[in-house]
Amino acid sequence: MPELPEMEHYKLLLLQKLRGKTVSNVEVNREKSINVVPEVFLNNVKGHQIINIERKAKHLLFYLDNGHVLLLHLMLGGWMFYGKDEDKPDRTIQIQLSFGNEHLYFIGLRLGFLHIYNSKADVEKELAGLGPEPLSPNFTFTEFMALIEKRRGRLKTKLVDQQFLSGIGNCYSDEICFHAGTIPKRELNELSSSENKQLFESIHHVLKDALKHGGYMENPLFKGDTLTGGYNNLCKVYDREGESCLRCGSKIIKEMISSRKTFYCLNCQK
DNA sequence: AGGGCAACCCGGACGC
DNA sequence: TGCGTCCGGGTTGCCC
Repeated sequence: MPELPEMEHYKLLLLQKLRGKTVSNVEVNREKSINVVPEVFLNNVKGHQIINIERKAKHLLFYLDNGHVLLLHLMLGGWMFYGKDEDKPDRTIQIQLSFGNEHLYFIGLRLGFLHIYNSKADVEKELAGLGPEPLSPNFTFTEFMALIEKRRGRLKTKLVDQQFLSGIGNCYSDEICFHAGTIPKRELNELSSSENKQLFESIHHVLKDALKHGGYMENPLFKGDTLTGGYNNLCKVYDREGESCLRCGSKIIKEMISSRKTFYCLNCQK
């Protein structure tokens, strides 16, 4: 569920809250969420300072002052809350990192995880298969075309393929296709050069716009956080089956493409 | 190589 | 209120 804009947004807020802070305590309530025995996890995290946080694709990487790196993937339904115990959400907490009297709660980690790696090199090896970052300055139209030319398949399927492009999921793939005016089930290699150009621009536009509005996650990251989730009611097609297209008024269609819910407007998208 | 699909996982929403 | 049922959905791995 959380995709690139959500994770980037989380990263920016968490950097403000956590950079330079020391983890005073660790609680692991769900051992499947970590990749080592709890004792090892605790020994490597407790008492250590968070020196930086980065995002790669839909992952967040928490760099510790002992060289270890925490790798977070929220997968489906995972989210976080940062705050005091009295403001803790009434939800099952899988993992809790404490920073004095404030805590970072990891919630809804069903398939999601917070893994620990011994070094930056180890975690980079783990993430080596990911495709380019769509918002990186290195990701030029030339590189985009090179990607397209060596791949086949449906637009939707490729957009959510993390080895093709990283960070785009089910919601933003639909929003990008709507913005580009292209039907998600079109074959990638049948798009015209102007459609490719538009697609490239739409990827940037939609992701940046979503980030600017705090992504679509509904839960605030901390008490008084009014920024997170601002994009939730700005989605044009995602999860709007049967509702009117905001551009032309036609009904939004839902269709399964590669066993994924896909939403689009037959009138606005060709 | 791409498409299709099952498995993973379990909180919480929903129904009775 | 309380208990049972079922859904969601990114990712991996397997098969065709």
